[in-house]
Amino acid sequence: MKLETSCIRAEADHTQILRCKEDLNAVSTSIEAISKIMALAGNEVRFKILFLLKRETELCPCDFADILEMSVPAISQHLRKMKDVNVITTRRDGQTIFYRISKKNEDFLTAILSNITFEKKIA
Amino acid sequence: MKLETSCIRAEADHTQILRCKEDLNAVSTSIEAISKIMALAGNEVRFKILFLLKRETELCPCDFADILEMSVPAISQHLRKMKDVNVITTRRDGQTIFYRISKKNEDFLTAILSNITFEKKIA
DNA sequence: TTTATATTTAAGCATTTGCTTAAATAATTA
DNA sequence: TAATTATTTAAGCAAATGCTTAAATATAAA
Repeated sequence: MKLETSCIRAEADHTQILRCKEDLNAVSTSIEAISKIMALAGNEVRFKILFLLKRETELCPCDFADILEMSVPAISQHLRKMKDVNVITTRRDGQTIFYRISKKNEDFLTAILSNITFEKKIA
Repeated sequence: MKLETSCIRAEADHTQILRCKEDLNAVSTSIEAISKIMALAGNEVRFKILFLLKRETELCPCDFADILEMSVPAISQHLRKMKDVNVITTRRDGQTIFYRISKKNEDFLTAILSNITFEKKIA
């Protein structure tokens, strides 16, 4: 079994390359899942939604629209993406649908959100 | 000063909406910075690169190309994006350029990468 | 100084993303 | 029941993303 290589440098460590490939293989499912959550949180609007949900526990689409000054459909589509992968869950109360962070991802998201720092007020 | 509202429901808590807007305002710089890093890590290829850098300390573009079985230019462009915002740094050794996770973001990325779990080997 | 190697850069292009507007659902109220 | 309100869905479109190929840079070796 020959190893396909891109560079021919003498220092290339073929053992290391193979080990890395094996390592990646052993975590592929986990990497895929986490990077999917990261991609969702990597959008600033969605990150703000998660930040707000963490602070307020639950909010509805039109709350987000008011707070973020965006259209309701735009918000709804962001919420849908996060709901589709169970990052957030819903609860209906009459016509209002409340969103909250799902238990499943709470710890992971809390760890990330805890890196948010408040700015000092200037004058 | 009148508050622009999307929904007219009686339960809408205008105090909460205003507080949320103020809260967001107080963390806007931080949110912007973190969600930018998240967006970078949200790409599966880049997330794998970060995972590999964490394990191997430093690697060069052609290592990544071999490990991830991708073209060198494709890898190079991913590395550039992360270098542009100082998520990773470089060191030259002859013709080879070694990349590593920057000190500045090491803790944050380690926290995220620590959520990666290894899969059980089946049979 | 020519040649080879490692990397980056740039142009081109298909795919994805995130909004807008308009229409469809669903629950409440008159 | 009809009208109102909250939300979702869908179509359309501009902008961003991530690859490919080809060319440009930079260092090292012949």
